[in-house]
Amino acid sequence: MARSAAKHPTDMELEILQVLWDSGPNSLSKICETLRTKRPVATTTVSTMLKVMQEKKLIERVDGEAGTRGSKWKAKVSRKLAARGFVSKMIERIFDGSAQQLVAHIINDRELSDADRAAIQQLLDQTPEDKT
Amino acid sequence: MARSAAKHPTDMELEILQVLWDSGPNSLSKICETLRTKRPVATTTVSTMLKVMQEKKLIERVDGEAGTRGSKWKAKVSRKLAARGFVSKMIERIFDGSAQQLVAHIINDRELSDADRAAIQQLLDQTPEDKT
DNA sequence: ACACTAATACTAACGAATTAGTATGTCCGT
DNA sequence: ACGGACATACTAATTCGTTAGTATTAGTGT
Repeated sequence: MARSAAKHPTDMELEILQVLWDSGPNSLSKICETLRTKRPVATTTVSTMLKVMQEKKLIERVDGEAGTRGSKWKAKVSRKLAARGFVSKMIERIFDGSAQQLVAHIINDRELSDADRAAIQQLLDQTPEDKT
Repeated sequence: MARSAAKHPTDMELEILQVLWDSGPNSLSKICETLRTKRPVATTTVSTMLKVMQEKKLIERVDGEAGTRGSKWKAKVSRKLAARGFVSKMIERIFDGSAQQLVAHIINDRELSDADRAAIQQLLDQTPEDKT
């Protein structure tokens, strides 16, 4: 049976998505290689994940010209979209629905470099009036 | 056998923790009642969760004076601590380890009220030089 | 064409999370 | 002291996520 419609990517799925987000469409072996810079994982494991993720429509297969080795795998969900889901859930589940509380937490709890703070400052300035 | 040491609270666990964070120590029935404002759930289910969470040291039991009905359950992990774990994971898994990117996402993607933005601004101002 | 290697399908196993039924114990009011 | 309601223990089923072995297929280089 086909997997249920996407909720949130799981951990392993995120690891793979991150590879694709960072380096664009990638072959199985490349993905494995990248993942292995973090931890050991069997190629078949990754392959299985790719199939599952394909069913969940998180990624899609991109076949090269006829007569080419294997396929590449391409993220179908953007980093932005995934982020949105996660952030929403976190805000809902931990910060009582307040995005501001989440930002406050990050600013207070994390060690932000001056550069980070400056970058955030700039974003705040840039962001114009609310575009309802 | 005792459950393994805490990683991250699961979804259901977070729902329960949120009740405790919001309203302080609570009895089983109160917790159920609160959860049921969101979705239906059997009392025994919640009870089981409480036991599991107790094993995981996410909550603790607080017995009233001798001769009192039931116990209360109290969060042992602070909202702040849980938040820290989640935020770290999210930053790592989605934002390539950059907290700044996460904040940027929130500012760009979420509709923040002017009040929210002002609050963030103030936090930025408050936060003094970095305390290496 | 043939051996080789890489990619993928198929299958299975295992643990964790979630859910809840049934059983038991205990305090409460009468 | 007794019946009932509630809290909890015990148990079990189900599902999902993760992992990987084995088998098969399909280009690759010689």
